[in-house]
Amino acid sequence: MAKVTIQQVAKAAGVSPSTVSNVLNGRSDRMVPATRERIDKAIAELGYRPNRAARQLRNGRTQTIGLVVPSVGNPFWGAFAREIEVAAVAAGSSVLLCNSERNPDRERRYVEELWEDGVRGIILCTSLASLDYISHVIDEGLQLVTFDRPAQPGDPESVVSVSIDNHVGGYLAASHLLELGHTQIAFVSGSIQSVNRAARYRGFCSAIEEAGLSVGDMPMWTGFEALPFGDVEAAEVGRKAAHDLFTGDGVRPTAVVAINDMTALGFCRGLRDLGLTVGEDVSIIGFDDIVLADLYDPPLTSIRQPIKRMATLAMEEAVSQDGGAGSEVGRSVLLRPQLVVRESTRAPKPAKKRDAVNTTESAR
Amino acid sequence: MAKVTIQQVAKAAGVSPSTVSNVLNGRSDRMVPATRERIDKAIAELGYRPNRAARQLRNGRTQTIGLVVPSVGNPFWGAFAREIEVAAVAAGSSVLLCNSERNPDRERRYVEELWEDGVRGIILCTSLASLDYISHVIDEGLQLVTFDRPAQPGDPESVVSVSIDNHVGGYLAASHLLELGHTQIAFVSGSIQSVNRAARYRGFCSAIEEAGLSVGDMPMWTGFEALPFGDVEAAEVGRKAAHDLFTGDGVRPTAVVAINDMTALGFCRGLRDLGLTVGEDVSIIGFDDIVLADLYDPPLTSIRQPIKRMATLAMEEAVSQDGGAGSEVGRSVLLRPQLVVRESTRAPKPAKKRDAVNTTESAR
DNA sequence: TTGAAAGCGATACCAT
DNA sequence: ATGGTATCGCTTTCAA
Repeated sequence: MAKVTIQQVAKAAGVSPSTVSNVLNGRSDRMVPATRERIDKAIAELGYRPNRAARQLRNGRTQTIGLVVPSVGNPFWGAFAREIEVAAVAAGSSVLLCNSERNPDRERRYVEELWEDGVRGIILCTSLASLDYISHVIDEGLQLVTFDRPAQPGDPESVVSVSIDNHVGGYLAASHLLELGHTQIAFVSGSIQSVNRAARYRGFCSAIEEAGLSVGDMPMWTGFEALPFGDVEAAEVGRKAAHDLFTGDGVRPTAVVAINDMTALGFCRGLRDLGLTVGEDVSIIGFDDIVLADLYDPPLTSIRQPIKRMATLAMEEAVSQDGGAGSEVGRSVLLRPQLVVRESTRAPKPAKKRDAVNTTESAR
Repeated sequence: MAKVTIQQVAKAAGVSPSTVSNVLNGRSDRMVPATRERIDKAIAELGYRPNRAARQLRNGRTQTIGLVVPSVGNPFWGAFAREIEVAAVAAGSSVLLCNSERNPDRERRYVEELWEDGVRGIILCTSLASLDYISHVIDEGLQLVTFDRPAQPGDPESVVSVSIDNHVGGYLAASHLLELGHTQIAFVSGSIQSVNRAARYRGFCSAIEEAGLSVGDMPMWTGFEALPFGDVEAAEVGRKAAHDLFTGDGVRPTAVVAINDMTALGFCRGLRDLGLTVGEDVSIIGFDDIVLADLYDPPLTSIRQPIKRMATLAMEEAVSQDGGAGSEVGRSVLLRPQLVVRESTRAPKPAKKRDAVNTTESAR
């Protein structure tokens, strides 16, 4: 099974390489059917597959797309990466995997390298508000799709974004807790520098204030503000937050909105260290609805992102040639997140009755 | 920043492209230092980066390596993929991501396509005992590294494998439970068709029999034997196993060894559905020691795989040119797994005292 | 020690 | 409607 070239196919079909190339690239409209058939037959018989490197050298670009995520080690990004790859296969392309660890410098280097290596489109999961640091590459023609970062004013025209409406997500989360009767609700995040996180926080605030409460009264925890941190540490962030909030002097929240499920799970772990019971003593809601949310004990209430849908959309845009111009969805797709209620969120318990309640629980 | 070619570098340095190419490929030994310096300077000043496509077209191969995992959506594979990518960056290569979903046919297609697209080495995480289905590609020169699948008799010479010693792992898991005093230990797996899973099971059996017990007496659950299934469903497998084992007629185990952490977590979830308490009523130990194991409630005892180490080794072999011949480790690297004891495993409780024990628990 | 030139495989322009 | 051919950027004999 030595490699077959277009020349051999041409010879076998009794035509020139140019003609074979034409059918390969879908330019067989005004072609004598017989010729086309001979070529198709030759291709099939010889098991011909065009050489990617040669194509790329000639055309300048590949079918490969780049995927830059904070870290596939984080279950959410892992799940997303998987869906992206599935979508890629369907679209006939391959996926080059890159972990930025949320380091802007690495992000930039990845994007530049991918571009120089001939990648057509890149799906970038970034926390950065401005795309200036890679605008030169975008200007040169890179098809950039940002995920989990809605289009921002000032973004280059050609950039497309796919994301959930994080404001709605934050709002849903807070509202759910409010409806359960909580009035001391903490917002926990490692940092809210990123566009999406800030949006979640704003949505959270909207709900709080709409309920007639003051955000200023809520215990908030956004440690490590200054530190850049990867996504695997998300759980650590949550754990630390739990310790800080429940051993410090401030008001103790009866419920918390965590910036994502890993942080929420870490928070649960922290609560446990302190002898507190999730759901029982403190309600928790996360974001993403990773597989583990449903597996956890108690199962975690979360704001679900429609990952598969988002991956499909992102892929479509990444392989599109027209800078999203022909897309039905427009430059910025904002999908609606969904509240998934499980057992980590309940009505706040009447004070001073923990033991009694606990007994009831055990007997369940 | 238009693209710079080797020609321009040559002109700038006042030499021929051949000479530049020579320094690029480390053949500057017997070169007049001055020439070398001029070239280095030109490269730096022009910001020259060799064109991958051209190189590949000429050489036939890329720096890219292929990574074929069951599914990066599974936290274990996600974590592994991340470490692989980190190692790849260090080695100057890129990673093409492929999800096989444990489908042999997809595996084969991926490997063939990667090879045809010029990939040099592939890190393949397969459950298949025989490599026959891709031996033609290996014969053509593919540098194959199998992960989580030790070398098998009959494997082509050039194949290298990196894996933990699963037999030891299974043995450690069972021994731990035995030492705690358990005598009814179930082995739970979706299928033990794969090489590594079978090894874990055999290790498990060794420990059981060494303890003077009979494996035949142990409740075993290996449902879905016939069904091919991906790795995301692992949790479902565990959950179903819990239901089957604790609602069926057979003996109820007091402890279980799950084939991996996801299955273990699913099992925990299933136990919870039935009103049973992990650690308390049933001890559970998993494999892999994913991040979530420590986060879970109760934290899951597990057999840890030294992922980072393994990724580094796998990468080294994947980019090596000599079919592992020059490697210090040899064809098959078998690392030692490590038992990480947490709270999901305890001594079996004396029968008929669940309520009392529970109360104690709540007060902790 | 360095250079000239052929060629890897596919494409697209320009002919016919 | 099809074919000839230069070209993409790099590497590697072979000569000098």
